[in-house]
Amino acid sequence: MLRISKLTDYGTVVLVTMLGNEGRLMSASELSDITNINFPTVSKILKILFKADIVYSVRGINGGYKLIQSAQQISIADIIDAFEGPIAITDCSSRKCHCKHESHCATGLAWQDINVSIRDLLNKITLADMENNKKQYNVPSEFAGMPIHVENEVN
Amino acid sequence: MLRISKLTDYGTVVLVTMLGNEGRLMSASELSDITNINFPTVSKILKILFKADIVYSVRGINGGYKLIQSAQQISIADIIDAFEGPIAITDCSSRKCHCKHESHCATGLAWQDINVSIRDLLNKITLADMENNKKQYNVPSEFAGMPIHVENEVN
DNA sequence: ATAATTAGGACTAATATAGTACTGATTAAG
DNA sequence: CTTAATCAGTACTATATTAGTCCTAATTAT
Repeated sequence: MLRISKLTDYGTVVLVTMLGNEGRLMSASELSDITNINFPTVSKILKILFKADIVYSVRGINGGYKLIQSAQQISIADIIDAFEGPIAITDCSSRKCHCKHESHCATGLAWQDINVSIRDLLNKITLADMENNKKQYNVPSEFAGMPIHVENEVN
Repeated sequence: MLRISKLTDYGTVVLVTMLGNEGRLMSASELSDITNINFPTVSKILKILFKADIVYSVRGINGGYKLIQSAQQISIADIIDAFEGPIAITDCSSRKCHCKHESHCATGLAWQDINVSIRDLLNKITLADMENNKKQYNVPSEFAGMPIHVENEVN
């Protein structure tokens, strides 16, 4: 279904939460409490974001994570890259493809163009855009702290 | 990696091949020979395209498949729909989502917007565009009939 | 020293995808 | 009216991917 993984989805939730607490160092357990994504998963997400240079970390007691400054303008494409590797909708649409029969692929080059278009689109959308979108819809506060994107009953 | 499945990829290869033989009824085995995608898989692909009303079929000896007229302008979004269901990059970005906590998703609505944008993009690209792209790159004829998109050595 | 925290990696379980196989229906041709 | 080629539909198996968990080591404030 042309979908991103749950981890990426959760990742944006965590990042938007951090953006909403700009400047504060937040621990994995605090972020787990706020988002109701279970702790080990939040922890895994933050490690991935750390390796991708989207957040930095402070160890030890009172440690935690914080967005690095530039990450506040980070694009959705960057986030997807962090969780799922470079966006490439088919094997042959990645720039690094060395498929033996690349020159003969009936559709591979077309997919590459499509891939570039989608990437351009996702590059233009920032984390801040996501946060604005959220606020725009006036989330009822009584739902704060409930599971996110978890209990989808359809498909 | 925001990717489509191999079946969808193969599906476009099969469809572009049929478009290149416009008007002819082509059997699954013939299409398998031309594309070098193995027979059971081509057969599966054609059944899916049949159910999606993209091709029609004639049974019996000398039977086969053919694009239905309107399918020549079919969009990439339609093809992805046929193979992978409606495009929805997260569970909550599908219109039919009944997630209990939808109203509270921090990012769900933003994803919906992104989803719509990607869908608009894919709706504008037709099978004919894919075929044109292919011709533009002047595929060497000595590669005709070799495996497609199969032997990717990276990733 | 201790307790809370992140870093990294390994492992298991669950899910999705790809590929295969089988049975039945249809049709042209001998 | 029998045969062989073909599509229709479904079920199954194998593989790959993803999600989730857990453990050990390193770091740091108190």
